Amino acid sequence: MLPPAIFLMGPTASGKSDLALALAAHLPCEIVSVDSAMVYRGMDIGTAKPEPALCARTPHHLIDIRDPSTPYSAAQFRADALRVMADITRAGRIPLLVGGTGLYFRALERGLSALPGADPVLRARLSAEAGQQGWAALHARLAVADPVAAGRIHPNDPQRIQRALEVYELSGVPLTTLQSAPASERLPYRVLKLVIAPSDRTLLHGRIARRFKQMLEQGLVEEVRRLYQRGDLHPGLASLRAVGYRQVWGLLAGEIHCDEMESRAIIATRQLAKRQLTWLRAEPEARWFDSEAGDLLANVLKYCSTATT
RNA sequence: GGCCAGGUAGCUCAGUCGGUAGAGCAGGGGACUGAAAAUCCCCGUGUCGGCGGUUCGAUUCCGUCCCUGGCCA
Repeated sequence: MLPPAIFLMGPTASGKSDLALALAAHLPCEIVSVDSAMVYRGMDIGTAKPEPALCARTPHHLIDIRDPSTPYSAAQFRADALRVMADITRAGRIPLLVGGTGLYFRALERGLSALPGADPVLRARLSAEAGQQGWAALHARLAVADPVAAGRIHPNDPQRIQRALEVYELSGVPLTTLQSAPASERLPYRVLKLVIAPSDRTLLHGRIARRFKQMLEQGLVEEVRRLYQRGDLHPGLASLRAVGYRQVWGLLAGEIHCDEMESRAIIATRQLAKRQLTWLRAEPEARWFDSEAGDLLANVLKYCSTATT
């Protein structure tokens, strides 16, 4: 029988972290972060990382494992998560995967195809070519190398055009071919999937606005300024494209004013939450809980105990 | 109180030489395989400020009233 694991999924500002800590106080769990921004060191306030004191009490994994200059990936996450989950299971505890990065959850659960990794030099070359010829030309090139991928990828989607060409150039095989082979092993765990979200989107919007103002009070601008002043970081990095960081960076670079930074960051966070909800709705076999309900913890605990035994 | 400029989508505005209107942003839905807090795709009916008048037909022209901003008293 496969060992258990719990997925706690939800949009940003839905209260996942608090609920995870509460669950960990009642169940023999260790928390594994499923969050593409919390992996970066020095990005604490804007990613709403749990307080260090809380992390000390309840082990948290896959937080602060990268410098913001270094990219992370879904494949790296899957490898890291599997390793950490195995350790937790071996210690007789249950991995509690908590986060809002839909791709990471999916990659973890369903596996990924065997594809070549990212190649920064090749990506730079493709970007330069796109600058010269336009992405339409690269999309046309993809249509020759991998017509199926070109049909699936919109001509306006530079990131995916680049990736498909990258895979083809590195492997000599079309992305479509590699993806049609069986993916890596499915997750060797019995997964209990919990989704928490407010029943009313406007409640979430209110929480998002309030939370961003709190982040500013807690010193978000100073936090980003420390990154800005390092001198080796730039806004094209995955880390600094994160919601909030991107907008504060624009403020520090003198591109926008404070009011505009604030409103744009809040808007970007709402849009992130919307995309996260799209992932969550597509998630099969997930049990949904209203994040606004007063007896949320009790409901979730009850569900966990009946489902685990 | 007088003069001027405005009042069109949730917001900012364009436009209709009279045939009931469309952009950006916001918002909603969706996609998603090593950047994913990323990158994209789709979705635009709204008493065109109110009421009258002219007209086959008015958001558009005319009158009047209301509201907002500016200047003058």
